[in-house]
Amino acid sequence: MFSFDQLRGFVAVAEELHFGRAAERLSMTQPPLSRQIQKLEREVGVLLLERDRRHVVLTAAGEAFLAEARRLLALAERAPDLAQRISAGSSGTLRIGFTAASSYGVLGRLLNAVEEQLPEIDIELAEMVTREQVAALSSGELDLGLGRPPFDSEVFGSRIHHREQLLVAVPREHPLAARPGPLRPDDLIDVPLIMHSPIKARYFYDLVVSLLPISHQNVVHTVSQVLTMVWLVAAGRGIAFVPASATGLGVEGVVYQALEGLPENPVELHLLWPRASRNPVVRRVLEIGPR
Amino acid sequence: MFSFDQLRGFVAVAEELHFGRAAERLSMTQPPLSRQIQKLEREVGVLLLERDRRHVVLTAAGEAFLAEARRLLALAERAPDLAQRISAGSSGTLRIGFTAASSYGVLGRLLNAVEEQLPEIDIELAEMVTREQVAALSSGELDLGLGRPPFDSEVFGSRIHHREQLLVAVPREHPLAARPGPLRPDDLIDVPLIMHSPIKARYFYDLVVSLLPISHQNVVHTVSQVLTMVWLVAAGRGIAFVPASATGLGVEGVVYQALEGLPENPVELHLLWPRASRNPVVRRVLEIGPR
DNA sequence: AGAACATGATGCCCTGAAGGTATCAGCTTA
DNA sequence: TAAGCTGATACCTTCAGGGCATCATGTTCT
Repeated sequence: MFSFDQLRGFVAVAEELHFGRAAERLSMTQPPLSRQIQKLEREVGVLLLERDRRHVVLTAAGEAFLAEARRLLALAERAPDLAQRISAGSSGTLRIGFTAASSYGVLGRLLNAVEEQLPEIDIELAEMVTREQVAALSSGELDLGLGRPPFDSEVFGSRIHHREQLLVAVPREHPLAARPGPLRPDDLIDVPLIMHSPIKARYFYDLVVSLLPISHQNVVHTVSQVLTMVWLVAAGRGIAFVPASATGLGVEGVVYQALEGLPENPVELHLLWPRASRNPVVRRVLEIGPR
Repeated sequence: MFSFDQLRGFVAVAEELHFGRAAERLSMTQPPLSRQIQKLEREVGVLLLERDRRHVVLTAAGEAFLAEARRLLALAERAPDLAQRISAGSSGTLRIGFTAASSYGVLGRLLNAVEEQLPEIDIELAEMVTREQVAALSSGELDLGLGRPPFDSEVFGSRIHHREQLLVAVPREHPLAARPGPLRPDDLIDVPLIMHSPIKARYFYDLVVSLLPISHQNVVHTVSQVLTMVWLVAAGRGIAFVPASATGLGVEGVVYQALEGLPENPVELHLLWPRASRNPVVRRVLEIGPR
């Protein structure tokens, strides 16, 4: 049977594609690393790395084994932690990622529900955008995420956790800020616009574009985080479309106006988790199903 | 970090709840097993087994760690098997490019053969013209292509996968459409012709020019895809030479006529693959050699 | 009560796995 | 053609881990 050291060696070489650098990263010299890999290949019974005298490249089998090796190492690293927590009297840990906007109200509701139903569970929190959450959920660094589409629904289970209105953030000095009642889409023609990044904030970008007629020549900034948007609005740079929870960000000098002719609560926030999750706490949290 | 041997030792003791028997099961003596467990507990940082001088019992942390240990060992045991299967080509992913015309029947036969012989293989499909296939095969984005010459036979291995007739596509209203039996090349003199692009559809261009006397002043369109050709024929723009599989495209208003004096099945479709392919699945598929 | 037994821990020895240094071998580049 | 990379080998050294003998302590039987 191979050893964890061999796996670590293999992962390092597979990532560096260079024995010397990989050895350095592992704080060892190159020759024993070469032998480690040879031995691993003998144990596994398969050529994992193709080395011509100049380059190193993964074989197809190596590719597959690399994924297994990473899983093994990740599992091995977390196992002691798990045991320690249980020993310390907790019945588990839940690591939750959340988007900045969801931290106002929505996240609190989730935490209260968990706290109440499962008081012995430890909760760790990390603020990150959906894209980072997806990566962290895949690698096992997170158990649960609060984010927005898109994500791969084959890999992640999800449930709509919150719906909210889409509002227009307007600088307090702007004429539109004083207007009573909901604004009409026409009112926004020729107004400078702070828009979402179609790459980093694809959900909002797609949502806004599908709901409203956007003139792209009015876009003065392209931004990926709601908070940044609201700051730019406060600075008078333009108006922006934001979820209702942005009102909780507490930025001065911004007025939030409703819009006419939109669906009721078009902005969705999803609770998402890796379907392959091994953390029993995840299942329990989904069972108690906050709201 | 703990070792697999330590995990195996722990699992054995946890199952036997007796160091002596566990040691026996592991074909070793009891003292080193005791030390193994002690060391494991130091690494994990938690007491896993409660031993009073007479009995051994799992702690809560031990219970949880046991589950992790079992998972780790199971994963570790099947990882080499996985790698071996991929290396042997009986598992893995095959990315196949195919021309639009080949999607009718021919591609299906290939897929069925692979499916039947190598059920564990995932297949990804992408429709593209031969030229794109060649590029994708070179860059490693594809493993296998279904296309037509020309391609560099130094770089690509190939095998004729299908031969078919060359037919004439005629608009339904055209006098030639009503003619019974095969047409003679003379019949086509002075008929408007939709011809293949000598650059993008060089295979067909060369084939047709080599088999039939073409009057280039009759050419009304130059096209690179069979489907486009058939549409233009349906629109009454002229006649076109197409492979028999074009009859499966299901375009209305087109009649397909055979031609006299042609070789039996002059249109060839090749299965092609990069000779330097490192994907073992390719070798396997070529070995089972559909048809 | 005391002897025999059961069972996990400890002390000591020895083998072999694995790391280090020096060097080789084959390809690339100037 | 020489210099430089880079992975593989040879050889030495260390120490982790297994075996044997024994201890310590709790149980059971007479």
